[in-house]
Amino acid sequence: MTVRTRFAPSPTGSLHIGNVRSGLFAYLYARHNHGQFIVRIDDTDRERSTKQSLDEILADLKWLGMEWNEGPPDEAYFQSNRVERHREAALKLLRERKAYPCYCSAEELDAKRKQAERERRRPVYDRKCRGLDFPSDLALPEKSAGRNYTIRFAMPLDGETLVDDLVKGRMVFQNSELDDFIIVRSDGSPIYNFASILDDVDMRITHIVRGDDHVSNTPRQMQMAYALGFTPPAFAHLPQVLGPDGSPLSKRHGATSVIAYREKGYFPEAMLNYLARLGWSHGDQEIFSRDELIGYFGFEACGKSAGVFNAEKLLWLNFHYLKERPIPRLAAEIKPFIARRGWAIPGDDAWLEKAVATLHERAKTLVELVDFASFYLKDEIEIDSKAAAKFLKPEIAEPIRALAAELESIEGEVSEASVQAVFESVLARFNLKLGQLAQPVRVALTGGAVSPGIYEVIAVLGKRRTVDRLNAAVSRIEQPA
RNA sequence: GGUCCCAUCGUCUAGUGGUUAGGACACCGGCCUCUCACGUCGGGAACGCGGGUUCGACUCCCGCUGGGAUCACCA
Repeated sequence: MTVRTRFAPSPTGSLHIGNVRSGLFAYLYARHNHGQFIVRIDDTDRERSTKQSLDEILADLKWLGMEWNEGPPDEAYFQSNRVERHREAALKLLRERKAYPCYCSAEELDAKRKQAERERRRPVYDRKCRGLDFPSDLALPEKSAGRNYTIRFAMPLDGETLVDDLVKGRMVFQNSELDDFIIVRSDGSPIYNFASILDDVDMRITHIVRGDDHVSNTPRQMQMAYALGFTPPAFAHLPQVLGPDGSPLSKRHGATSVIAYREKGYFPEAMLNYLARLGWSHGDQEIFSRDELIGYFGFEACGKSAGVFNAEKLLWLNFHYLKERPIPRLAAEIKPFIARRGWAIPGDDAWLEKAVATLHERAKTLVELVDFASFYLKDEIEIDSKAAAKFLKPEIAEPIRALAAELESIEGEVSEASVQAVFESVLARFNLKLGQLAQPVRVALTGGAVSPGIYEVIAVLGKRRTVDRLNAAVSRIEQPA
């Protein structure tokens, strides 16, 4: 049997780190077994579902390379288009008396629930309407037709439901603990729990991979599958992803969506690698390509306990992939990030590559790379006042002037070697150590006390811009603003 | 509260009855050095507690404690 897994996001917001990890594991499991990965859009909540978040989620999945075999834009994979099928299945259950109408009002149920809580009893439905007789041709609810009742699933009253979870192992639930939950609302719309398992069996999903916040739904869904005459799929419930404080990851923990990291200049390789290692391992290996992930993945190597999202490790991984990136590729990838700042690139591709080459072991993300490259890209550099106070002192004005003059006299464009020669000459003339001249020059050229090697910086900046900035620094020293 | 799940360094984890309990991120220190990084070398850091089982428990069993999930006409 071919493995078929699915990822079923709700388009009600950005794709979340914890969510997408479940999707990733489903994807990896399918690919590992040469099976199929299906994306289904669970958009039954019409109020909160938006086209925008749908597009964003799909873009995130594509960015991560989690390509799907079946799914959007095919309309059949939108849950909202399957309402008739859900209602048909509910009607079948009703006809077979495996489901029944419930006439209790929402207010009544609410009151009972509150009272149960007050009395510290289990807040479950008391099955008040279960014994009621109802006509064998009873129709499904429909408010406009005045059929203002809900349909409840008639859960087996005894026996137990076994869940042999691929991650958690065997879990046993007493059916008596399961309640007769609603499957069709009084407005006629199906409830998620019902629609979801129906869609899964209809789509011939073999393994449901999802977060373990769904475990308690599992025995109910299995019972529904049985009632409908299906064999339920296998289940793999992955532990939750937590924030640094140990509570479930949420917006208040800062960046928790895929798109946030995409915009911060992270690579999909890093995100994939990080997500996979959160709750799954393969010995001591830390770095995995997508193919390795697919080759090694299995639920037996998944942990059972919740994991804390560690943004620093993600950053480190991103740094790793950034260092590995070929320079031309990095240079191409950084362009949109530069454009987003509204900056022009003062040179051709070869020049950009030279600039990027000096930075690629310092920046951890593409956004950081642009930050670091700002003094290459813009001429209006801002001189850090502390750095200026420390290094741009009167006694260094003369050596800088000399350096500028010697650079100016070089025929054609400067190179790292020619710059070094000039430095050595000036150093000897003024009896200075390299650090004594390099730091002031660094401040003059970059605005700060930290940058790539000073010869590299000058070689990238070029003779004209270097000399101009050196002269500007000399003026600044001699006539402080 | 009922039900279910979980428990190795701060974090992600390896471990499957006998190990100096390993790796990675982070942290600290040395080296390299024109600054900062990179790199490199080194360091500190964990088996929640209590009972069993066993010649021997991080590993198996029980209890406790502590965390978490879930109990909607949400998904």
